[in-house]
Amino acid sequence: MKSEISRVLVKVLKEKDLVLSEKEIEDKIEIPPSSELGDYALPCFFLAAKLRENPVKIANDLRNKIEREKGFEKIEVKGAYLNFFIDKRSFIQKTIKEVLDKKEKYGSSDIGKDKKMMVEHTSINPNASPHVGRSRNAFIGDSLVKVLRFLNHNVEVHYLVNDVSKQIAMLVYGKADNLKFEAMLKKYISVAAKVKKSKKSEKEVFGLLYKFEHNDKETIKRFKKITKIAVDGQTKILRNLGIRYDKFDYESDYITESQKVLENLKKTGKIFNDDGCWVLDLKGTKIEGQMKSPVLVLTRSDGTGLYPLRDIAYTLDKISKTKENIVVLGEDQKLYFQQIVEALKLLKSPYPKAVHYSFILLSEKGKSRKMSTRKGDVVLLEDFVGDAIKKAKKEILKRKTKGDAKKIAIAAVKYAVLKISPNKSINFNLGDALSFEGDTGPYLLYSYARACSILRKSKNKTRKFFNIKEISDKEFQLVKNLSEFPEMVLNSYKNLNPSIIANYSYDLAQSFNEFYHSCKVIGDENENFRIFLVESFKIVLKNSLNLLGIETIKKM
RNA sequence: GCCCGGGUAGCUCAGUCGGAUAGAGCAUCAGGUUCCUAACCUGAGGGUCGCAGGUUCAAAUCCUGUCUCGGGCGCCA
Repeated sequence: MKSEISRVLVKVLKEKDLVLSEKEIEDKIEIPPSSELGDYALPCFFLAAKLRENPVKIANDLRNKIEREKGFEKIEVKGAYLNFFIDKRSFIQKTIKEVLDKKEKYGSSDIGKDKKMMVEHTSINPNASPHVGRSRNAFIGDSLVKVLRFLNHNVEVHYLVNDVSKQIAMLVYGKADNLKFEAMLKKYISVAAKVKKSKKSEKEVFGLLYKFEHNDKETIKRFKKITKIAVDGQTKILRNLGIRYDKFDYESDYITESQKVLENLKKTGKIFNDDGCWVLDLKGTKIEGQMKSPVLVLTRSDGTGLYPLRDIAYTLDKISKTKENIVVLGEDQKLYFQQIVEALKLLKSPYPKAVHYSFILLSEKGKSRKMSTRKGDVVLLEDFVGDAIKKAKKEILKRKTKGDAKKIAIAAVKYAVLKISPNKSINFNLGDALSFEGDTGPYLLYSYARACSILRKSKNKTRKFFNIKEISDKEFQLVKNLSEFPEMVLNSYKNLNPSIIANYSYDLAQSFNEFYHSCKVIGDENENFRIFLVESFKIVLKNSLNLLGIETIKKM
């Protein structure tokens, strides 16, 4: 719609001897704060300098010239604003037709066609049951994958298992091999406490890592066993939430390769040995000024490789398979990731794009604190989802309705995390997070179920064309929201930010609920048109929620 | 100390490339169900957009300084 308006404006401005591109005008067009002012507006201040005229006069001039054009209900001038009221009927016809024609493809596009991509996300330390903080990575990653696929990218989803870590070594040291997944957290906490206190235990832990790296069969077996228990347990919880991966990569598979990486880095001359450690000098890069001394430490003084070295090897491998890579990382890895990027640049390799998100903090009595697996100060994802399911069951029982408690609970959990912009930390408190009213996942599902209910009960089967007699504000607002969806998807893609779609879903559902209350559908003289509108809403909300990894339900 | 993010209503958050009267939810108060699902809707109160300067016709939005919270800054991953 904006482009149509700017086309007209370009034409009219030419008459005033001012040549501007459609893009220039389109960028200036905005949506007025209130629909009473119009549907679109052009502030004319920027034209004042170019035309050396009073902006209010310019606005009036333009209006007089444009009024000859078709497609607008009316055009008004308010101050220096040129306000367009679009022809509602044709706009509604056009929007609804597009939604109903494209259905589950509405909002999609081909911009990713033939583009191969790899997204790595979640990659939780395989040491314990994940806490809700970790879920943010999985939810964001999963949603991004869905957005990319919706835009027709060919995406492969990878999960990196960090099986060569001090964390696992500690569990081996604590003889966790025979434990069940559920018992690992407690064990991890106690070993971590012990290792922190005793230098001797810590040395033994590193000794285990040394053996692992130097191919000690028995040690490797023990590491692998614990890793398997942890990864199986963790991915089971995530699978239960509908999150899946195409491929699991193991850090330990990159030990050999990482030695080659070290050799190649040595050839760059940017590496020096400090007390046994191999260190990459990052002077002269962006890192300078961000660290006390701009370096990246690649090995321990006993020669064993550190994670960055294996990560570089892993990343090079990913890039050799798929050129375009995205990796989802916590905010604590911002600097780290930049270091890796600099190392990759040195090796003349392309590098992935990173999506960073802030932490979920536990909020109690107005104070927030970071979760700590090591200290056991966490809300486990599994427990949280369990609480949400219980709550959903209770609500269903209270209302004596039908509904899938698990789907409602998952919607609540995912939406609560995804609606917040990734760069913002989430202050998490159980009460708010388990709320099912207002700006929540269940509200969205409820709106969807309502729409389904109307469609189920309507006997109107004409469904061929619709005639609009009168258009109410609520109806028009809903159509406007529907028409915004494709733009929102693109926005979310460009910014790699699912919260844009989450917030949009809420706006859309809210519009629908307002419409629902002010406009009767079944039995009304406008039933035919309104059924089309409800059907369109149902399609768009479903498409939108799908991108968040939230499944819709027909009844609740 | 340096670097990167936040700071918007009592609380949790939106706010498009700088635009008109800064918006939601929760909480509080007042209403709405013989009618398609009240997990809903309508209304009210509640704001120095952290603070101070600057740029601009116009600043929550851009610039500078400052306070504050989160993250990071050499052998964790």
